[in-house]
Amino acid sequence: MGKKEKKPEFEKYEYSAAAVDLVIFAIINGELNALLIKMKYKPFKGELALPGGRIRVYESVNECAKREIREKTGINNIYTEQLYSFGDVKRDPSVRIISVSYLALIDNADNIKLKATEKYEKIYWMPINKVPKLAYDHNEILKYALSRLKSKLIYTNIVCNLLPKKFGLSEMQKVHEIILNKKLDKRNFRKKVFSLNLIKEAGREEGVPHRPSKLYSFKTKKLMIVEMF
Amino acid sequence: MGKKEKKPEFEKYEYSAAAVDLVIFAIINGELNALLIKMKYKPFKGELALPGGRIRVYESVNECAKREIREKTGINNIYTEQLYSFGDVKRDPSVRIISVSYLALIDNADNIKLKATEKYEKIYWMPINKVPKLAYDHNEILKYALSRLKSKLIYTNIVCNLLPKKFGLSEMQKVHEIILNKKLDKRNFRKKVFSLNLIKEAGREEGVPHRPSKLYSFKTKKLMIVEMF
DNA sequence: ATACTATGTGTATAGTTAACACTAAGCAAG
DNA sequence: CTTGCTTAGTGTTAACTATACACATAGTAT
Repeated sequence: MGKKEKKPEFEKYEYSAAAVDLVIFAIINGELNALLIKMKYKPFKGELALPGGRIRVYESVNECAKREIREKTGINNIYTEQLYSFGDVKRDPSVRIISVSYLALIDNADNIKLKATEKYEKIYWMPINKVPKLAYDHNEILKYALSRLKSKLIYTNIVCNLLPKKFGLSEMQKVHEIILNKKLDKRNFRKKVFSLNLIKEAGREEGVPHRPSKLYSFKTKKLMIVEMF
Repeated sequence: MGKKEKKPEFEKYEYSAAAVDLVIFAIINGELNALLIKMKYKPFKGELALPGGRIRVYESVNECAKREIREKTGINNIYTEQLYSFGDVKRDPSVRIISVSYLALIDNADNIKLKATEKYEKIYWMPINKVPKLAYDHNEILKYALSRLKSKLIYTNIVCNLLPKKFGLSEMQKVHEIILNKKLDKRNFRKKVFSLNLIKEAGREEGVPHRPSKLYSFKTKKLMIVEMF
């Protein structure tokens, strides 16, 4: 990390004036949550913000996003998608930084140990409709991420990245309802999902005090353009 | 611009290690054209590339895109939209540069005087299906811009930025056909356009050797989400 | 007056979306 | 073992949207 592995002719770019900021979403207790950190130092000490960090000279922007996710969550291979680059001059009051924002999705937040890195005081999940004013322009980034997630939910199979390997159809429908923030018709939902031919049967639910649901899994998690709704 | 208005404590970021690259489209002679420059110096001397340039510390990323457009075309207020940030470590072989790419649309390419800045040998329009191998990762950026344009043509009123103030419906349909690269049905096209209620009548065509078309203009050029096709 | 060229217009069919209510399976409690 | 509780699972109809398709019209040029 940022030691001094090598400093070629562009030494002054050791840390380029660019960073990534991450909007990491997960469904927890029937709510959409975002991962937030509490800042320890300097201009926004004590305030909440999105996790993120400077881009290093020897890593691509995408690699940086993945490294940051790995450092905070220990996870290596989750869905990651670049969103937008925020570049106002004074978005960071101390230094001119351009931030490339990323959306990431986690399907099993319960099994993840969050690690506050040295720079942060704390790191935790927060339901998105309880998120307060954040540092920098991070509320704007979060809003952008949410709108991207909503639209991709409608025209792609991205929901597969928010569901466990095996899931019931009601569970899947609930994820849609949580994110789109509206009720969907059960029969129409099922008809649509089946017609898309994206999932296959994967056993039955067990140990629930009611009729157990059939379980399904996605044939592939590759992102595909499909009209969901 | 770019003189030396002020250099605060972050002087070493005078030029941050980020740049913008522009994909500027216009319809010319019934074809979709992109604006390209011929490089004069250094690593890609003589090759074609997208116009662009470094982001300065005292301008936002969006402002930089607009400044670059103004410098090349003299135009101030055209449709501009950020696309994606390209951040591979070696995308520029000489220095680590992160490029924020932009899409821009021009509706009257004929009235524009292109200005090669000092850094470029030449600047000119080229039909997009005649574009050769470009410098850097610029073919990838161009491809990305084209796919963005295509999808926005389908679900927004973005076409208004490629048409003159007054236009006939056949003219509008032709723009769609050029970009989507397929024939559309004339009657269905007109029905759809009228049902969206985006345009108003604006006189009649004159001096053509056939039945003159009614002219229309957009009620607003503000980007709107509308299912076009 | 005739030929030429691009404009402008309506209908019928297929496909898609949206609305809607009851039965089934398993567990728990009496 | 019967009853109650909870969530799963299932079809049909009506409204709307998308598609396919052909001929008359208005102006210019010869």
